[in-house]
Amino acid sequence: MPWEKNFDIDETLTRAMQAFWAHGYEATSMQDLVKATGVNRASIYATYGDKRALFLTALRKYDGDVRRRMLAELAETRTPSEAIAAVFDKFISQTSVPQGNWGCFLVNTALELAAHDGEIAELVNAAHDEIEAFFLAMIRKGQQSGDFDPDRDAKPLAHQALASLLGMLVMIRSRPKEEFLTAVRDGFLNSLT
Amino acid sequence: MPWEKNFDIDETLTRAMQAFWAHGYEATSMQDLVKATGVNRASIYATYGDKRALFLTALRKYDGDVRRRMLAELAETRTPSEAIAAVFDKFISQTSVPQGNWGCFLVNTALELAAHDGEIAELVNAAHDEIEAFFLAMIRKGQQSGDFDPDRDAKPLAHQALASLLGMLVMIRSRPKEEFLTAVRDGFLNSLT
DNA sequence: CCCAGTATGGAACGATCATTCCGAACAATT
DNA sequence: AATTGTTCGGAATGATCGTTCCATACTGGG
Repeated sequence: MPWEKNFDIDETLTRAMQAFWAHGYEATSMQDLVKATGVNRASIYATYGDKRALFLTALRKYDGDVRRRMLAELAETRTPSEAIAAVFDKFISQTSVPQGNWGCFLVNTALELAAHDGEIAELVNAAHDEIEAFFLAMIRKGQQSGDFDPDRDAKPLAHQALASLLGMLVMIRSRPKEEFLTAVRDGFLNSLT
Repeated sequence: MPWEKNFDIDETLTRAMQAFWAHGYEATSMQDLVKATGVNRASIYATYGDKRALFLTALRKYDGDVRRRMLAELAETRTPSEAIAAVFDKFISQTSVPQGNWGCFLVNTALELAAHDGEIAELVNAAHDEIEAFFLAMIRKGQQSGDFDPDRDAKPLAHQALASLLGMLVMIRSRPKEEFLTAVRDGFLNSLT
């Protein structure tokens, strides 16, 4: 009957996501979100619910739009070695962008909230499982094609791949220097051959 | 001239440290700290300064008492292989203690604050450098003694050791299951031989 | 053109935040 | 026993927190 929202629901969610991504849940106030999105308080509440609901929606959007899309894309268009390197590089390339060096939203959230919030822990763990499954698939593919040493057990290598990625994402937030980050990436890739 | 504080300054700092360690900076209120330490607000301010100063003091205490002590102890009393494994195990063994599974205070802080606080980033980075130096020393020692493959370049291995540890510490906060954590530890140790 | 009905902007809510202030409690020195 | 200097408990501060309410602005259907 009357009138649509005069802001873009998805674009606003993206901006809220970026605010949470950069500063975390506790350090991002509703006032910050109003400023970051340009949308009024009441409209945010009416559209997304309370702060925690908005955060969860933003986290799910990241999981779906950023993480899932990245893996799907890389699984198709690259060789195994390139695909694995590209996962690391997606985050390393953030480093050169002054306003976008926030690491991984899921990892930031894992440390801030997962220990005390079961629902968030589930989401984070499911994402980590899929990332590890991606690494496992790529490692096996590379072993079959002869790019990687086929005598190694792929499963523990996939575990290590995930741990190396998560470790690099910790470093990104405290010391976003390319040399440190690429060293982690190359260190793991070399261990595959 | 008259009268000493009737609470133990260091023990109180320990309790504040544990509160920050478990819940992070933003999620720990001064009220929480009063409850956790049993010391009055005014006394906390008079003794340690404001919240940020208390946090920094607690973080420095962790760095000195927990991290530094652990590395010094392990460097003396173990073989290289055992020493490296023991660093991982120190954190893995937290998992079975219901009230102590907080991961590493420095890593938790790295993700919450280091990206927006240079002073904290410096402290975190210095600690990471010393951990990596420990791994490097242990790897070289093990290569000389024949425990590890001496043909590998020790430096990137030390990088990977640190990344693996940090990655495991991310997992500890979202999925503190021993099987996942030991897999990371063993995965790295196997890559040394 | 008017009414129905939702979105908007901004004020207002109570709760909690970090921080400060103040009088009472206290031990050591005179 | 009186004085001194510090600590302690708790109330009080102003700011900010998340959340809600309400009058106003506005558009689509009658």
